[in-house]
Amino acid sequence: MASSFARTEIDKPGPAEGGTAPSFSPLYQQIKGLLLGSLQAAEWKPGEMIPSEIELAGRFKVSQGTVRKAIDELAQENHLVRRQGKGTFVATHAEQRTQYRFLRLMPDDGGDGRLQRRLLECRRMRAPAEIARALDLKAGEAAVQVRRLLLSAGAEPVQPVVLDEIWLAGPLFKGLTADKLAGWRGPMYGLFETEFGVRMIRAEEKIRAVTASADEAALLAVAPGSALLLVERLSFTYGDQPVELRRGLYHTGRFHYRNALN
Amino acid sequence: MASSFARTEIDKPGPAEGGTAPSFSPLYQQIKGLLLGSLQAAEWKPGEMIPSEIELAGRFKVSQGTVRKAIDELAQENHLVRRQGKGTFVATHAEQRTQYRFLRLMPDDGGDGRLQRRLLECRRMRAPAEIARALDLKAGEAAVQVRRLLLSAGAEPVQPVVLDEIWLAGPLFKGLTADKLAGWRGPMYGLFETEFGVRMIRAEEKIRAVTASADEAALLAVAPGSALLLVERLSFTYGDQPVELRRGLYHTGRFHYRNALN
DNA sequence: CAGTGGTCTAGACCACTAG
DNA sequence: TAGTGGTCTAGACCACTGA
Repeated sequence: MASSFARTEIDKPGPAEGGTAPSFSPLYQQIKGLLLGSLQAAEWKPGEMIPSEIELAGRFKVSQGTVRKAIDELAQENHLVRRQGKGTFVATHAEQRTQYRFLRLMPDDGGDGRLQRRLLECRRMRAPAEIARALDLKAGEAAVQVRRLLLSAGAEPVQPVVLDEIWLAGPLFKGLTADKLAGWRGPMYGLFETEFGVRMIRAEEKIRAVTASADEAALLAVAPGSALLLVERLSFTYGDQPVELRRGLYHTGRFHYRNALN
Repeated sequence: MASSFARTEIDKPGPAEGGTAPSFSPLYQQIKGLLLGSLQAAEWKPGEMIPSEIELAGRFKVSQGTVRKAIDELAQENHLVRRQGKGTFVATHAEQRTQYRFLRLMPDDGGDGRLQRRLLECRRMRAPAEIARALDLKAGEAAVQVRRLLLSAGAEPVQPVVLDEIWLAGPLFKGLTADKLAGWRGPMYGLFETEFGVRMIRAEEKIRAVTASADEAALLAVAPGSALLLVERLSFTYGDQPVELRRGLYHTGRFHYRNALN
């Protein structure tokens, strides 16, 4: 089948109407878009296997190589996970070795850096203006506030490391209670996935240095006025929809925030 | 040409000798290794065009698609830059729009965030033990210490934002002087490339929060005891050889460190 | 063993750049 | 118009998994 023919089978936009619009989208990008649509529509759920490359190629009337390139990019972007000999699976936060998908905190020594959680608070309220703006909520809509501590659980004396204040878009997290949170084993993002059908896709962090207030110092067992890392994370689900705003205060005495630049 | 035949043309290791060694390396990975070797040996210099895919395919006796996959990965890792219709080029820090390749500092408002430099010091000395360890220097080898300020050059009043202390592996940077540094326009990594043939490939950063000492506070025009971001960056050239250790103190009053998580 | 993803090939055609 | 990278195909074979 000629490629130009195959393209007309799927191509949506047609020729450019004016201006400097791109007016050209490779087939594999269109396939990628369709697959993303199926993921967003939860046609295949996190952890499930998607159809084989050959079947998808037949479904879309393209060659296996084209489907392959689309899947390659989706795997690169952590939407899918390829497993040779088994199949391609929807990525999930639930069955993951790394407890904290987005947490870049590492112990200064080479320790394992495991952390234990202590839930401080979980309540539902009208979203404050600033939170509503960040999470694209309408005026008066609800938000869920979670506050918690992460404590080092290595060999050393257990001590607080992170004080998190988490804001979740209320409409998506109906029925989230302190009990549900406290009873959940595994990553919090796993709970969001399986209980609320909200999968975190990507996040942006803004990092600043601040001094600890009296309250914060007490919770983190440091002196008031100590320097802390303030990590503000905005997490997005499909369609670049912001669903979580997290403000973490990191005590970087025995830990540091690690980042790789390429 | 059968793939199994083509492979024997290049394959180095041969069958496994024992243990659980991988004992299999795809052709395109081997090609990638060869290309990386040529880059490290400066067979093609930063900014130059490398041979076309077709020519490389002929040289290595593989198909264009195989070369393509190797180049794809090298482009992804920022070793090469593809330009449709023109060719594939060795990546360079010299001719770059982004002045600071690895600097993640962004203005809180949407400003342009341009920074101006003020060189404080540049001297050559025996590497302190800690620096020697980080840069893999032998005892007694030299290091170059550079100290400088970065100041916001936007609309606001010009004010210090970053205090950098940079340590460079002495043997690689013979002849680096304050004059050369001060007279250079463009990214510092561009100078390293063109004058010393050292190209930074990747870096690792460790971020902590600290309080400003009296000296640091004076230079950054903040109150002593203010919270600052301490960003410790270790940069590597080819072969994972560490060549630069940089300690930056960031004043995050009007700026923040931005990070994207995928 | 069948089914999956992973590699490789050979060739066609398209999009972009520059002389 | 020639040369480059970018897309797409069709088919072969390899490596891995699990029944």
